[in-house]
Amino acid sequence: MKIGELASATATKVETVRFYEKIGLLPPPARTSANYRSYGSGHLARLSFIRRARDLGFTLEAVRELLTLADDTSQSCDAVDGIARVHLTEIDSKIADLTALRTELDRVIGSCRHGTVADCKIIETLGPREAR
Amino acid sequence: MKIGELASATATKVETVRFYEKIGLLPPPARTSANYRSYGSGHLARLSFIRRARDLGFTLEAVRELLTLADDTSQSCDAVDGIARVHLTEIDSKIADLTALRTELDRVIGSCRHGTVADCKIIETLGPREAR
DNA sequence: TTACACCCTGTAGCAACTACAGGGTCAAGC
DNA sequence: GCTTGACCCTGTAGTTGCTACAGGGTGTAA
Repeated sequence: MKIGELASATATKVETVRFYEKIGLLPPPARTSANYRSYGSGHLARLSFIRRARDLGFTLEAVRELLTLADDTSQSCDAVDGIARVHLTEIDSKIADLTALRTELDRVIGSCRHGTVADCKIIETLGPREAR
Repeated sequence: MKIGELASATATKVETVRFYEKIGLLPPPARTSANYRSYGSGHLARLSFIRRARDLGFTLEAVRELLTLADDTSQSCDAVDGIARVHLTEIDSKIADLTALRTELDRVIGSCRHGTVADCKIIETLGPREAR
């Protein structure tokens, strides 16, 4: 299978596939006589794994670790579980941060009286603390 | 006031202050005879504004727009309000995305039976769709 | 044969900083 | 008066995770 086929089978851009190869996430495939990359089902499985992990928000470094762990099937699953749990707490704190930020932004917007910028409460809120 | 003082007064790194100057967000200050940057209260106010807007998650491009709007005090406040509202909806969709992702990751983690990687449901979940 | 879709390599760009490298300046202490 | 150390300067390269060229080669169908 050519790179374009692999890419569309995994909803990935061709450039991204080559990028994953360059950084060592995807092993270099065989080449045709025309120097085209030629992928097998192993590549498809591995790229699917990468994409799915990325969709779940894992960083490329985490994906790299997960792949290493996945390759050693006799190992305990706990390391995998650990990476996922760390990631979960990161997501939780991002959600908390965004939620707090949303509340404050909402408050700022709520102060808008639609006058001129001179009286704009939004601009004022953004100004230095001592000006309030 | 020297760059280090301005930086610590606004909880910004010195490099970031110079970066804001380079991209035109912060006007170039006067220089001392030793070529040190010398800031006034106007710079402090402007940098405070930038930091606060950044803390609220506005992009530098949005900050640039807000600053332009803030400089023309006779203008209507509605443009400012508009930028803030667009940003709010972006935050809302980020929160929604992260929440959905959290749910799924939690489900994936919940499937862990702490056996070997060979039986790891997390790894399995990350694999290609047809393997499930 | 010529048009077109696809493939190749290599490099530069995006956000928003951050981190050097390799210098200069200034105040305090000996 | 000299050294030490904290600060300042410029300029460039690195970070993450791609994306977008530029400038070529290949394969196939009309």
